Amino acid sequence: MVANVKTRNASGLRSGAASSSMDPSADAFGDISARPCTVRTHRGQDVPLRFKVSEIVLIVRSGFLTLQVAPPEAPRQVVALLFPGDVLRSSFAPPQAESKLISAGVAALWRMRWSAFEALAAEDARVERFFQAALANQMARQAIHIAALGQFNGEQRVATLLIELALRTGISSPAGGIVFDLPFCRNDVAAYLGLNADTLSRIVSRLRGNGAFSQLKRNRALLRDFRALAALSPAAQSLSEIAREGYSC
Amino acid sequence: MVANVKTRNASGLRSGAASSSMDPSADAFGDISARPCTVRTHRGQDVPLRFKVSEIVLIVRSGFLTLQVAPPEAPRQVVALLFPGDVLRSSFAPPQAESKLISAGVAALWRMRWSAFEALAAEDARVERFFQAALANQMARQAIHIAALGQFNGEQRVATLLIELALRTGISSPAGGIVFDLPFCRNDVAAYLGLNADTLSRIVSRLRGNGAFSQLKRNRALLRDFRALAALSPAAQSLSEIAREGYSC
DNA sequence: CGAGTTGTTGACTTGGGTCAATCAAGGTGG
DNA sequence: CCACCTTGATTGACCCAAGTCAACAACTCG
Repeated sequence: MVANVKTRNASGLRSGAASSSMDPSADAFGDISARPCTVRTHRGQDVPLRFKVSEIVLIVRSGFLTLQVAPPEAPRQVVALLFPGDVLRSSFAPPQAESKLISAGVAALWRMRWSAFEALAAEDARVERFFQAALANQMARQAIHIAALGQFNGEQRVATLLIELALRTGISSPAGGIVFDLPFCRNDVAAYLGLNADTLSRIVSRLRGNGAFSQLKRNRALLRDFRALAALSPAAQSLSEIAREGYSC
Repeated sequence: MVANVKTRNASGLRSGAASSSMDPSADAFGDISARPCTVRTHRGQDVPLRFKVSEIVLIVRSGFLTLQVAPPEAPRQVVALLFPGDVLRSSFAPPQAESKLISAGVAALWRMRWSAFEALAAEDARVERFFQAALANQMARQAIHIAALGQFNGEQRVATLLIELALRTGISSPAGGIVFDLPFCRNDVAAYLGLNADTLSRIVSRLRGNGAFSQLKRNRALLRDFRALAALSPAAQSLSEIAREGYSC
């Protein structure tokens, strides 16, 4: 379980120029990768979900984003975390709900009109495959997220997120344990987990006290014992399985 | 808002033999509708998500189903309610999480191997369009569900579900108000809303006390004042909008 | 009619929300 | 380099919505 953390990252899933030729969507797009328009974003930037009234698809190339909705009279909720390789069709965001796609840090996306993407997918089966595989992966993660929001207590939710991040961005440290990024600020994490920011802070402090994990810097964490944390999250098994599957078609 | 409840149902979205020639997926499938295998289910029946090890797609033709996950050591959560016209690819269900698709009452589905469906979609654009439109609709509803679980209190969640059901299955009653089905049992509703069954019962009683709605029989409800209930749910606007869009491509 | 399921209600407990004070971390500009 | 301000994170005190447990009522079905 722990072993494949390193493997996945060595294979180039992390962001950065050096890895772009090896990422899972590159094969699928092959030589037509010139077609989509590349969008580069910085921390906090709002990526428009419409482009001149037409519906679009976005494909995350690097970085992390959050898809948020803010129903009238209710606090905003982060519906999904988007990682490199994830896709988003603009009509996936509910209407009338102040949906926003927000970049958590520096990120790069591909953008295409949905109609153009449909045509592309129709002529190139690899594009279609990539899109469907990404969707299936995201739907499975979404289901786990729903179960976490509906049934897990605060500690279980936090543990679940930490495991997801460790599996996504973690690198086995030479000193033992897994070092991974915390690309989202406290408020975003709270909005994702359906918790109050204060409560989240308390839970994180408690976990740090237990020695379950330790924060190196503001955006960096060290996980000494993956299994101990996994024991706190009922979804650990599922997440490991999904991470292992990756985006293979 | 209330007006279109009747219109949508008159146009044949409800289940039943008489409406099958008018439902939104019929056009898309046209003359190839003989290909998929029809599965008929009764209340409580578990629809297998694999068919002889191969991945499948299911398309709901009539009736209602719930997609549930039960993470180890946590109560089950209903991830999504499936209505006629909805689709489900088996890989949308997370692995290692006891995912089950359960029929809420009598239902009929189409089942195909995913590989066969891919081929079909590649040769017939209407099939592809239908699938993508259904997915977009479901994703938008899923986002609202997540916001409800993360940010709404019990009353708001219940109001949100009642509105969704009224928009889906409601018929304007000659006596005024909207009559609609409650196709799910209390436990399923509680598992969908992330509430305890006891708490749910209390909330429903309170709403009935307020006169917000009244239960005619076990599986039938009357909604006298749609706007009053809509005022209780922050997602009412979004749901109405999604229902209006329907599955048009 | 009885057994089993499903729903309701009351009494009590608790996890997490709210509010407010405090602390730390970046900027920014002089 | 420091003084200042802003934003984000932490922590404590208090409170309430929802969970838990238990008793019971109301259907359903053999």
